[in-house]
Amino acid sequence: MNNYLENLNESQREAVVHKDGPMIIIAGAGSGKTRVLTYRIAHLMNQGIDPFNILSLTFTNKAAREMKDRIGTVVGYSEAKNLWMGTFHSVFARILRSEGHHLGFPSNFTIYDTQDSVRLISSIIKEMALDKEIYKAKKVLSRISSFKNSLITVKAYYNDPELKEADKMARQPKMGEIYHQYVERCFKAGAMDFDDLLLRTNELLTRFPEVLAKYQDRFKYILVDEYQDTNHSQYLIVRALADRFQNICVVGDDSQSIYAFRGANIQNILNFQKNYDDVKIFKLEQNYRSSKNIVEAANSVIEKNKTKLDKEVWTDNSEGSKVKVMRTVTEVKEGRFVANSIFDNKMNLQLQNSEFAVLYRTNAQSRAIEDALREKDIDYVIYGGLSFYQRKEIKDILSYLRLLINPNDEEALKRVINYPARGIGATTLDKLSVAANHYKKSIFELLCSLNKIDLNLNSGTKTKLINFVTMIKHFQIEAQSKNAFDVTDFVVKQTRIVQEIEKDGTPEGVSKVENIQELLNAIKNFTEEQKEKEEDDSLAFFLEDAALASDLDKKAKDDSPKVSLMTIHLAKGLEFPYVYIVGLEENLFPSAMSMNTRSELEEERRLFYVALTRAEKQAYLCYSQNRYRWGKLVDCEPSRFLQEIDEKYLEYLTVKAPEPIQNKFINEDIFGSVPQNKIRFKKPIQRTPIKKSTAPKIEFQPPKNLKKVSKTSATNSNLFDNNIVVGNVVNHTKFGKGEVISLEGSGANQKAEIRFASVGVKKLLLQFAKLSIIS
DNA sequence: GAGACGCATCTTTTT
DNA sequence: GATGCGTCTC
Repeated sequence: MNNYLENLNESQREAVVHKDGPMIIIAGAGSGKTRVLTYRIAHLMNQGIDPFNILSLTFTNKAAREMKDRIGTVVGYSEAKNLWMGTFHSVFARILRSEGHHLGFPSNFTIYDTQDSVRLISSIIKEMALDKEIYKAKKVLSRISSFKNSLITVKAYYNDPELKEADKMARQPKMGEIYHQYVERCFKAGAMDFDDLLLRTNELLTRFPEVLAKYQDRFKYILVDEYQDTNHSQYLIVRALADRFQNICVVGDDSQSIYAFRGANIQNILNFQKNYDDVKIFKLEQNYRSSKNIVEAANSVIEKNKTKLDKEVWTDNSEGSKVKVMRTVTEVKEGRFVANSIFDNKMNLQLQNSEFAVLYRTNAQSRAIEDALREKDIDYVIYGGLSFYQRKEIKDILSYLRLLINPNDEEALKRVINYPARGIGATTLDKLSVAANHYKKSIFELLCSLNKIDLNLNSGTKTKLINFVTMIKHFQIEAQSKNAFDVTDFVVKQTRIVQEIEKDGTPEGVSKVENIQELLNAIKNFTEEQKEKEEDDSLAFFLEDAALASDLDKKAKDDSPKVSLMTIHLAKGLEFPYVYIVGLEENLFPSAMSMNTRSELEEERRLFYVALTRAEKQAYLCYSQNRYRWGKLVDCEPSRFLQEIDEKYLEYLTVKAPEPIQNKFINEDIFGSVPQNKIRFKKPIQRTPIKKSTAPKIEFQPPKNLKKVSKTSATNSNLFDNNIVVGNVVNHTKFGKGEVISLEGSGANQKAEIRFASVGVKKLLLQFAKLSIIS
């Protein structure tokens, strides 16, 4: 048990035994990072460090649980139990429960999920009588989220003329006011959104030095996993907590940074060495996971990125077979290829379903795969998508539970005050909202004093409201003597939600009732497990767990092995012997939304790197020539990432794609000297569907068809032939008119700096910018 | 105030 | 192709 150091290679061992001071472990894909982290923590404990003084931040709760278990096998479970381990969100939610009162938050605060936040913002926009077409709730939320992740409070926003100007330019001058309202309403409801859990922690640590000191003293050793995906807010928390002892160990891989869209800042890992004096650097470069072919194929792709730390991933593993590339005509056939291939591999190699994973860029792609797997009777499990706790029937019940824990939770109240229907409609709710704002009370508080305040309600409505309040209060009383499961069971029965759903007798209704049953089972499991571990089994704690549970945390209903289906984002940190990456097409992967800047494209490339490095024995890359998107059939081109992999690691299962052949044809016979890379990704973003009959794809296209092709890309084909010069006035489909102020690069990489009247100066990659030259 | 129906938007990724 | 929102009628 204590010979764990022998299971490590030299660089791993060094990283495990190095004790004090700031250190960074740069861990290539499959290099045994989790093992190092686990042993490092176990080693600290063996050296006499109290687990209570160790804080370990992971990317998912599942990772934390697994690591805790593994540490338990080395140092004993009763010791490992005392480690502070979890995601940033769950660890600091817990700390905020006990310290939140400093900030005016109750310990039973609600955690708003994205849906709650969007609904609240929608109602604020409505109340402020703003145009919801200009102020789209989701966009507003993501802007507010980025403020919070950068620690821009409402006050800071108002003090920053540049931010205000930017929003004015974007025709959203009321952004600050919405932000202000949103923060205030969350506060009044005793609620924090995901970003608040970090922002408020920062506030707590900054405004209350005695609290900071307490946690600095407690967390003598801090470890942060997946450091490349931390945002600024998280960075500041870690920096503050580690300031006293400076025993900070961060682990990550810049090549696997894939969460910029939610504020992750790759600079955190790139700059770590500058943040502390005397940083020890450890590099884990030997890959134990994948075959040589896979490791080297992945390396050949990630090489194309400019922004990265110096490291070289290599492996001693056998060469393995080449990465297989498959082209199909439709997504249905893509799905069938995957299903058949899994089936064949299972039969020929005697494998289990659990040894396969299908990875995709967007959740919407899962359907075609599911259909094909079902056809073949292959068991599968989907992770992500609409998670269990976001389903309407589940959220409705959780809202009752939330409300009895925290009656000020407005979003929960609005959800259930009239569900199941009890005659309290929009008009009444509006009156209540207005009055609540006026009296600076929550709706529930108002309802409790209905007899004292005249709200101009008729007596029937008043009775209904009083009945509702009585019911919730009844639930609260029950909750005092019952455990989480019994309370929920009681609430479900009393509200008659199941009967309500069964009323219309649809098959969807049946599955909803099953989901509710599953929720009850989950709560039962939770209470029993918590009891076993002698941990908090209250309803409040279950709700927190539910709010912060990631989809990977879900438990399989039965333990029969299943093929895993998930987005690449969710697959980070996982590994499978056989991996199918599907939908490798331009505009899908890389996503059409991420093609405007080099950094976006580099993130897509890292995503592809993550996908490829999940595979141990065999990777399959699939793409289709047609695909339904937005319910319409769209023509697709193979992803550039396919061409970025060094050919020698690939094996084509079909005749190679028509596009490169077509390009070659153009090169040699029409444009003579034009280098190939210039015309490779010629087509503009293809949003309009091509009628099936107009563009049959043939391996060799006669010259007359070429005209047709160039017609479809007429808007920017001229730019591609280098017609654009500095000084041109151009028109962009989104930004409008602008003037070209500089050009750089050539061919596929040619970029132009353009000053737009609407949005100012932008740098655009010409091959993707939807531009036309005006003069 | 309830329920039915039609329309628009959506999809890039998630704690 | 689905979901959610708004509008219409009862």
